[in-house]
Amino acid sequence: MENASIAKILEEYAKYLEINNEDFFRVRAYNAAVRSLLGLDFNIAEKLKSGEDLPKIKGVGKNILSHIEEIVNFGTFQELEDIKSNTPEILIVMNKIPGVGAKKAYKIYKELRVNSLGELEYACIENRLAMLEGFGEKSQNKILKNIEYVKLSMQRRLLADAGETAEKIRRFFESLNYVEKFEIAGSYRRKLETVKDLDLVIVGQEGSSVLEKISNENFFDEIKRGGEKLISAVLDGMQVDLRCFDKSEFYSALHHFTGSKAHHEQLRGIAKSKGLKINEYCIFQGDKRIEVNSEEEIYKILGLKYVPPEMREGIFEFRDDIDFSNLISEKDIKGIFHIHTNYSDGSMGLQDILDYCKSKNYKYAGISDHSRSAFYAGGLKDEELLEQIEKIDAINAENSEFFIFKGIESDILPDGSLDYSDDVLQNLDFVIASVHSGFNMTKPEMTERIVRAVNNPYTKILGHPTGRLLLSREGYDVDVYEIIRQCCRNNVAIELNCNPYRLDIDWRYLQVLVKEGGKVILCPDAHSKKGFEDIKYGVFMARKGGLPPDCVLNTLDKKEMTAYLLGNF
DNA sequence: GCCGTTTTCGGCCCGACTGTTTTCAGTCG
Repeated sequence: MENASIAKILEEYAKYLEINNEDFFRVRAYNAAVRSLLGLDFNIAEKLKSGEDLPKIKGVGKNILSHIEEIVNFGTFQELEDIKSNTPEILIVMNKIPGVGAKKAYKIYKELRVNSLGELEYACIENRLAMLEGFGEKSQNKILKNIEYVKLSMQRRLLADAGETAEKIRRFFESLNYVEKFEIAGSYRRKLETVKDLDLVIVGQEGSSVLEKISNENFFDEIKRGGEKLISAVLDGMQVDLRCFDKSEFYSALHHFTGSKAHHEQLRGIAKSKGLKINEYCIFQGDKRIEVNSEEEIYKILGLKYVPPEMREGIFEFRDDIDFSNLISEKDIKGIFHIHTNYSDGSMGLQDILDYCKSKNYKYAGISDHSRSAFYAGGLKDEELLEQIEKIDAINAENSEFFIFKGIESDILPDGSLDYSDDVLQNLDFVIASVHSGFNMTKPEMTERIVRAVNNPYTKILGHPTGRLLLSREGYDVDVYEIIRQCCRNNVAIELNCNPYRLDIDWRYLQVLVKEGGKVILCPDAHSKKGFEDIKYGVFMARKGGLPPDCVLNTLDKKEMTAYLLGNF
């Protein structure tokens, strides 16, 4: 069982504790343990089963550990099952309505005896909610409206989609002469793979009531009410929170609203232990206000290394074995692998790809169309692949300063074999092995299937290792730790697929891979010219996982990459 | 529920906004 699966179950328990109005610190203890589990670089279930001593895990004491043991053995634990069977589902559902927390949900349930959102809606229409103590007409209207949001699901969206709205906002704010400074903070700035809302930190020109002016600009689709320092607006169906600060407060505010909550909780604890207090305005030492002129300064004052926004998730950033100053960046990428051409379902020809890559100053490309089992994607038959190989050889012969590696994205067949005979495969420089069908296998079966493919001497890269599609499909059930170990053992690089829907392997696993001495390759899985641009999302994720350039395969130059593919690097 | 070089008990991060209430609890980020 994966640590993330255990974490998910503990997180669910925390949610149930919260909705049952249990001690706030108890809830927090569970959430802290969840973060701790996500940051581990060993598999707890395996350690427990092997009988080895489990190292001390921060935030996991006697109680939570016994829950974990139960989860590992039975997939759940008794207290969770008990609380679930004693907690009406509607409480959890109501808690999703903005403005309805644990206490209100409980009160509504107890007094109005509603069992579904529909019944709550009806109770609002009948004016019964407004009659409850602590509620009034305004609360009722707000809840009625927010039920709609829950129904339409003010859902999270992909980082790339949020980016379009964010850039629209950026362009608009740049055009406002009464806005002196602004930045988009929140999970968007942290480059989380999905984003719920956008948080803006704004400094207006002196004397201007900037939020009021913005409200009058007619830019947002809707302005919800707000105060002098905060207004909430809606654009493209996304909630946008705008917060206004004095110039001297900008970096404290930017830092604060970049989050994450988990990062700040830990940071404030550290501040407190040093006799400091940190909030969104500045840092205090007793009553003395310490001016802050950059985010770097904040960490310096706290005696910490600077943590880039991507890493502020409360998971890896307080470890001392990660060098935040040496994270991968886009300029380190020397070449691009996993490109589809018009031989299968891509839109570009070989020459287009060559021209594009040269214009971006890449030194090499790796072509890998779909394999013959992928009928739906026009997978290449043996003779088509051999023809493509010949064409690439001809192009390479004419180009001295750029090189195309010949490859294929081979389906991993249900028995773990690749899609072509060795006679065909031996003509290639590399194989990306990927699962594209037959997702409904048991975990041991799927793991064995992939392990077999990884052990095939022709496999050089494992494509999108879990097959997840963000916001629409969970990955297939597979032992990711075992897969990582096997890849490392066989010198197979693990793809971090940069398509915004995939971003697979999940960045939370990257430290495991680093510790095992493995390599990641950032691949856009490009089917068109635009697809190449997705590389940036992969770089964001790699940074979130704390990856240095030397763990990323496509930072190698052409000569090194050739040696690697030949097994000589 | 976890933690500890002042502590094995008593802490545990901080502030804005809202709505309902006459001084504050609940929610959110």
